[in-house]
Amino acid sequence: MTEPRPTAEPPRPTLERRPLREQIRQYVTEAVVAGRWAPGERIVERRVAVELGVSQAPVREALRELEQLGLVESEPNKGVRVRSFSETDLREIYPVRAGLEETAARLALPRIDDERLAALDRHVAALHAASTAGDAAAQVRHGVAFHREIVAASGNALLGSVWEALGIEVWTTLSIRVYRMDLHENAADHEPIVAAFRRRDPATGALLREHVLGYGGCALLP
Amino acid sequence: MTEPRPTAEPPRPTLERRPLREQIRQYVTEAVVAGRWAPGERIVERRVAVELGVSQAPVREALRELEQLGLVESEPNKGVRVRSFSETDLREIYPVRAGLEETAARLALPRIDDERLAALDRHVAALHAASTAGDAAAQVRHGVAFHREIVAASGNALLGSVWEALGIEVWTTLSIRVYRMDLHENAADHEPIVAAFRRRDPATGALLREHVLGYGGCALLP
DNA sequence: TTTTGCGCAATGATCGATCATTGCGCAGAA
DNA sequence: TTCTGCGCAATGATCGATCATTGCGCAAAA
Repeated sequence: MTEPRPTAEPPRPTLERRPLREQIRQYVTEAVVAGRWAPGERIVERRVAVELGVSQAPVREALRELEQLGLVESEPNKGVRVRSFSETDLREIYPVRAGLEETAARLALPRIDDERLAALDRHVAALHAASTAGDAAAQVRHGVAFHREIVAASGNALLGSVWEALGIEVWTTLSIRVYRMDLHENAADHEPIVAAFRRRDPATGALLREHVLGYGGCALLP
Repeated sequence: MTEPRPTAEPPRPTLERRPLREQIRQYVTEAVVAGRWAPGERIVERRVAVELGVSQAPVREALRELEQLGLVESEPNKGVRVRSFSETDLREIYPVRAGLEETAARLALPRIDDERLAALDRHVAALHAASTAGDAAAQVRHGVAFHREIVAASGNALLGSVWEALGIEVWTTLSIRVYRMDLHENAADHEPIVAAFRRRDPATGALLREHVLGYGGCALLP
């Protein structure tokens, strides 16, 4: 929500100046999402600390952030464990996303400009390309970018941070792996939304809501 | 979102077993909301730690939680400071709330039961009483409880946690203090919503959305 | 056999100390 | 005078150690 344009990173020489905590968070996330750490499994702070050659403190902070994300759960004095994701858990996210994005669309509708619309077009094109290439990860990435663009277009920073806090990418990836959820990111579904924005259709919000709800509705295979 | 009924706390002997971090968070929150710590003011971890006779670690954790809440902001290696709340910041919350609660109403509509409806009635009554008594704090509290009840009725735990993460009570209190925002919690505004739920009106969601947006629209006094 | 405590090991919570970065003032160069 | 860079003080980030709680096994009592 901070960068004015989602064009490209400023090409600074990447001096690896991220806080430890962030790297640890990424490490744990990867382990959980990839399924290397099973649901229900204890995550012992010190063990992870030793594994990574750091101390307990940053691991703790990383785990707390992941708890906010819902990827792990913890009880006081009893530690953190990998959440076991029920199908219900994975489904619950879609109505919330849908509501947030409907709000985003409503706010964006009167203020979206050509530049932003062009960005949406680019995301759709990238999605199409990834789909043709059969690159599932890229499809997820560009699909999320499309929706993120709309949220950014709302101009409401709080909405942006709440939406980001949902951790869409993580959950989508997880859904695909755990429940073999269908890959629902296809370019064609997104085009009507851009068109609706272009013509300033008051129903754009509802359209986007249904679009997102569709992700949750038909995508789980038993 | 956890307790099955919002009736009363189980009367255990309160052995003060809350984590330090939580108490610290409450302390800092109170200081910021009451305005004892001015916007933009640095919050030095060690200073707070000394003030409270604890060490730096739990203060740090508490501050991170407050950062999530948006009450303070931080930059890496530069520490935490009290956020300066612009009127825009305070307004941004309402569309987000409105969208979330509209979603909650939609989800709750087919599954809300008499018990829950009765609870809503009780909240409205309590709001009325507080209003009559001129107890502003109680009005805020019961008003929030009303909306929380609806969110809980949605049965979507994620929605509940996202809504809670907005920290409505804190922001409402802050708005009133900083911008002398009107106290908008009056019982009459809430009754039509309960009635809409009772008759299972499909427009309940939209009604609730407009109700919440009304909070943000007319409430700021220059 | 079942129940009730005790005691230990594991580990989360907290602490005090150290490392590393940032901001700033001042001396010297331009 | 204005600009540069050094050095120090403040403080966030991280560490290693200690305190306190939890879970569990085992032995003694019922």
